[in-house]
Amino acid sequence: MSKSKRLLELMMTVNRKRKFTVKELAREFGVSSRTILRDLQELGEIGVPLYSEVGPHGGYQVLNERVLPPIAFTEEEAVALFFASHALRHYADLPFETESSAALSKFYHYMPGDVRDRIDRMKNRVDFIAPTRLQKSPHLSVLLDGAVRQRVVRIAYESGGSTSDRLIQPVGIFANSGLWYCPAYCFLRSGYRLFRCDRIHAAEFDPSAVPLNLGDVDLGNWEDHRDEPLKYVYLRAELTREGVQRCEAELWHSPKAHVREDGSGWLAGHVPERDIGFFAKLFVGWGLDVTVHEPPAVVERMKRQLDEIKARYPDT
Amino acid sequence: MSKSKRLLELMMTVNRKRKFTVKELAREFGVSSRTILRDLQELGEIGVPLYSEVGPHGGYQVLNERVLPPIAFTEEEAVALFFASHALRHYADLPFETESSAALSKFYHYMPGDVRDRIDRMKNRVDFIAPTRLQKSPHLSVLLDGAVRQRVVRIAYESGGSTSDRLIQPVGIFANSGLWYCPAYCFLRSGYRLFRCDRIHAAEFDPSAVPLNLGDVDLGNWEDHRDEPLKYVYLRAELTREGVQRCEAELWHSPKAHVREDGSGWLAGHVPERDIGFFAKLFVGWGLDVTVHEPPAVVERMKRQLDEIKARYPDT
DNA sequence: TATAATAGTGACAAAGCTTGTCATAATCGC
DNA sequence: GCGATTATGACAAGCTTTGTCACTATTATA
Repeated sequence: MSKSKRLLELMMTVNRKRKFTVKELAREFGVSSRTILRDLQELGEIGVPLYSEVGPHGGYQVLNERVLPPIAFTEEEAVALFFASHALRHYADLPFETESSAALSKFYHYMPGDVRDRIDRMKNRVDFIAPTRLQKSPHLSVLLDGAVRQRVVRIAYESGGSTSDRLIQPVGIFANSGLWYCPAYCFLRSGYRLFRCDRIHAAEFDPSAVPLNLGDVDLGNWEDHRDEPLKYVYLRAELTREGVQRCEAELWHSPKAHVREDGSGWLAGHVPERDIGFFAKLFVGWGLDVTVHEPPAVVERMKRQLDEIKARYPDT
Repeated sequence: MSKSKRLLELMMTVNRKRKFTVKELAREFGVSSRTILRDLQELGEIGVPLYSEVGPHGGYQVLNERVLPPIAFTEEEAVALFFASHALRHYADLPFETESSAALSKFYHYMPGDVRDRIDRMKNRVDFIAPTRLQKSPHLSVLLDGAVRQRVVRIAYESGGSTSDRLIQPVGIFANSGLWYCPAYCFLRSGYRLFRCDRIHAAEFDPSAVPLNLGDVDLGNWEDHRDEPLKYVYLRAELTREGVQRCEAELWHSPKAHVREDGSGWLAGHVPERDIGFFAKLFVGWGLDVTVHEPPAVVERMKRQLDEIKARYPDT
């Protein structure tokens, strides 16, 4: 094997193993230790952040700042990737320690000139917008870390005007229209709850608490684990075309809209009784784009709410 | 310079120039043409898609499927980039021809084992959600291309139930909560308008139309170019804490909310008179989280709308 | 049609680089 | 102290790389 190729493979190998000894690599590549030593020095000169320690249990390490091997991207892929990470700049907080802008500028900088030109021309013409929020969510990394390592986190959570201490075991975190949410098992309520991260004012691991075994609960299925002995009511509503689209945008789970040929549609399905307040408020906002048929409780609430709003604006 | 380093630099150089001759590179690197030929052959074996043509004006080319040079990403950066492109999967349509999943799997595949493990563990625990829409927006590439190259596009646009033919010159495209929008100069209305891409049922370049010179209008500033001789009215409203947050999410431009210490706030600013319908509908949806003081026209509309909704649900 | 520009191949020797071996040092944990 | 480990230097054998030259082939263009 030529030296050039050996260096490339060496690069990948040291990135794969994080820790290794010279002898080990020498055996693996079928060359002498001296050669590997020389190669490693060269890799270091090229930019791979190697670190070594002598003595037993010593050896080489690749530092946290690691170099990924050359990845072949087509131009299209590179552009797509660029704009994907470009979209991240709308987020005030991210669960990653790094600033994504670093990766972005690297990506941009190393691209051949004409791809860069293409990106420049597109930069102000494509965007993925997320509402920029003022709310800060500074505890994302703790929550994510807690979810990944299944730890119990003690949070100070603000709800209904007051702040309470809770122990939670996070399932994960997700961003939706600019806000971060954290579904978690709440030890206070003995059940899964959805927390808004901007209302979490403190978060830290609680080393004394014993985590539950919830390894297979994740963002994709946590809602199935809400073991709620809930009462459900049947919801039925007629939707205009606009109404159908609002369904898609604003109702993430719960009943999906049925669509007719002409774009209009209807909602039908069971919803938790405790959510009727939510639905009433929501449907009032949709105005004439929805007509609620069932349940009467939602209709009642809507009427009451309409009256309350009307009371705000007395006739002159 | 050692051969290994020369090969690396050669890789970057041929990616930068798209077209080049052997002689050219030989001069640049200070080696003989024969050496460059040998090097290029080796690059080809490694995987760089080179293509050559003999004769005058011939030379080497790197094919469209291009290999980007080795980029040094830190682990954190790689992870952030992964999740950024992971988020793209929520979009039914993208303006790029490529499937972003290709780039994603490459990225994933080439990462060292432990980073891959880390990603695996995080995969179901972090997400950037955008509402998945049923609406298809199949003409994104044409619109984007039209924006980049400043061409006039003929579209069939559906609005208010009917479909009309229009000539537009796109400014760009952007995605917001799952829907694609296209601000453009509309030749029919002689002014800038915002189009929803899922309502554009056909789009193609109009070669006969003469584009305007709008090169410096882009997504960042097109709203300033709406040269509307509009009447403005003064809007003033009180917001609860919830109301402030809805402002941030739903009012992208127009007056920004002012926030008090306790989280509540108020809206104050001039808004186009023709938007009072929009605001009335919006504020009705916000219910008790907003109290509109001015203008009377908005309040009037809200009242009327409340009555209309109430009429839907007659007292039994 | 001739010419110049271009890629591509083979051969060869000189120069240069790479490699293994050996010797030696230094550090560290046990 | 011993063994494992990195680290460095020297050196010669062997291998690789490089430049040169000679040649072929293709193609646009003058």
